[in-house]
Amino acid sequence: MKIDPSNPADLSAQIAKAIRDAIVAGDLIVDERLPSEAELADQFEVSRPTVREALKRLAAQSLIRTQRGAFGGAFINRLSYPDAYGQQITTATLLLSMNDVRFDTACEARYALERACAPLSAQRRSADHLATMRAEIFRQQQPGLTDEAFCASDVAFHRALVDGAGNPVLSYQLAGAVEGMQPLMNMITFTARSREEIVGLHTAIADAIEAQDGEAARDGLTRLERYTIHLARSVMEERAKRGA
Amino acid sequence: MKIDPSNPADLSAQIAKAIRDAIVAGDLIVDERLPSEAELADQFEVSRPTVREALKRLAAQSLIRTQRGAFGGAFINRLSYPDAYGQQITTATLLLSMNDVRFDTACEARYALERACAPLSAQRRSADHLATMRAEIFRQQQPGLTDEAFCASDVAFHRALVDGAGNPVLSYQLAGAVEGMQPLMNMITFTARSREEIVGLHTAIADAIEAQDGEAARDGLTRLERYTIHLARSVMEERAKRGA
DNA sequence: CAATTTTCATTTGTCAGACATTTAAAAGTC
DNA sequence: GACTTTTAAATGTCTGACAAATGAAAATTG
Repeated sequence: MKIDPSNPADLSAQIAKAIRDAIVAGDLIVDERLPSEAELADQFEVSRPTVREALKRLAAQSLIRTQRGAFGGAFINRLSYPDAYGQQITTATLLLSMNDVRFDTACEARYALERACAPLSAQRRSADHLATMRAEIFRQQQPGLTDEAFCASDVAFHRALVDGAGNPVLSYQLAGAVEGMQPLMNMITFTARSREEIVGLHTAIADAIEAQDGEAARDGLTRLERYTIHLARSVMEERAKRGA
Repeated sequence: MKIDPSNPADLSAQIAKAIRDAIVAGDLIVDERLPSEAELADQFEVSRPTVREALKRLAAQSLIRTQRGAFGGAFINRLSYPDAYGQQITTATLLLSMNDVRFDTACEARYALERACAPLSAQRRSADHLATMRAEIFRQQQPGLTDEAFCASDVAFHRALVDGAGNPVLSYQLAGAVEGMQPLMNMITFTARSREEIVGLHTAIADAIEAQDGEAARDGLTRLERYTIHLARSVMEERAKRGA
C-alpha cells in the first residue's frame, strides 16, 4: 500500500485509492481494523488531516465505519444490501437527471430489466409479495391520491414484483432502475382515465404472477411500457402546446 | 441548507448530506460553483477542515470536482456515464465478495439481465459491436490464454452484447452485473473442453444477433447460463474432493 | 472475594492558524 | 495591440491543540 509522493496534490485521493484497492483485492478483510489515523499518517508520511480526508472518502462509499474511543478506529465495513441499494438509487437518480436522458430511453431500460425478473417472479411468487402488489393496486384506485403518491405506489408495486424473484442481487440491480426513474415519472400528470388504464395493466400483471405465467407477466409489462411511453408523449406534447 | 449543531459529532457527514440533498433536489445545478471553503465554514459555523472533510465525501461520489487557483473552488459535477460505471462496478464487486453470495444467485441475476438486452441488441446490432463479439470469440480460441485472460475476454464479449442494445442506461445498469461477477468467474479453471463449449455458445449467440433473432439470442444465453452453473458446480466439487 | 466505581490511556472529531501551490484576472510594458 | 508581470483568491497541506467518547485496567467497597 504505497502512494506517489512526487505529486504533492491529491494526496488524500491517492491514499483513499490505495486503501480502496487493498479492500477490493481482499488484502483487508471485513471487520478488520485499520491503523489509527496517527499511524497511517506516519506510514504514508503525511499529516493527520490528509489521512482523515482519505478516510472520509472511503466512509462516503460505506467502505469503512469509524468508532471513537480506545480500541476504536476505522474498520472495514461489510457492504450491506441496504447500503448498496442506497448508493445505487442515488447514482441512478443523478445520472438520469444530469444527462438529459430521454424518457423513452430510461423507460426502455427499466422495463427491459423488469421483464428479466418476471419469469423468476412468476415461478417463485410468495404470498407476501403478491399481497403487497394487490395492496398497492388497491391504493392506486383511491380517488384522492396525489400524482406523487400514485407514483410512489407505482414504485412499491414494481419493487414487490422485482423482489418476488427472490434474488437479492437482482433486487439490488433493479433498485436503481425502478426508483431512479421516479423523478421522471413524477413529471407526468395522471388523469382519472390513465390511472384506470394503469391499474388495469397492474392487475393483469399481478394475475399473471399469481397464475405463475411468466410469459403473460412479460406481456403485461410490455403493454405497460408501451402505455407509459404513450402517456409521457401526450403529456409532453400538451406541455409544449401550452408553452407555445 | 442547514445542519443540526446540537450533535457536535458527525458535523462533516451532516454538511455533506445537506449539500448532497441540495444537489439531488436540483437546488444546485451542474457546473454551479459552491461557496469557497472559508465561506462554507462561516455559513455552517464550523472550521475549514470540517468543511473539507465534507467536500471530500462528495468528491468520492463524483458529485463535485474541485479546481485550485483564483476563481477555482468546488463545482457541481455532471455525473458522467464512465463515472457511474466505475461506481457501479466497485459496489457490485464488493457486494458480491463481502456477502458470500452463492455463485448460482449471482449467475442467475446476471443472465436474467443479459437476456433483457438480447432482443434490443438483436434488433439494433451495429457492425461495430458485432465485430467486437467476433474478435473476442477468436481470442477465446487461442491456446496459450490464461484463465484470467479468458475471463476478461468473456466480459468483453458480454459487454459488447449489452452495449449493442444502444441504450446507455441499460449499459450502465449491466456494467455491475457483468463486471462485478468477474472475480467469481476467475475462480473457475477452464479446461480445453469447457472453453470449446463456451466458444460454441458464444458463436451461437453472435450468430443470433447477426441474424437479428432475439429469441435465439435469449435461448443461447439460457444455455450459456446453464452450462456456466454446471461448470462452476463441477469445479467446486472437484475442489471439495481435493480439500478432503 | 466479588461487584462496582473510578481512573486513564487511546482514538476519533473538531478547531485555529499558517504556509505552499495553483490559477486566472488585472496591471504593466514594449 | 500583444505580450509579460504582478497579484489576489482559492485549494492543498501541515502543525499543534483540545474535546469527547470508550473500553480496559485499577481502585474502591460491600
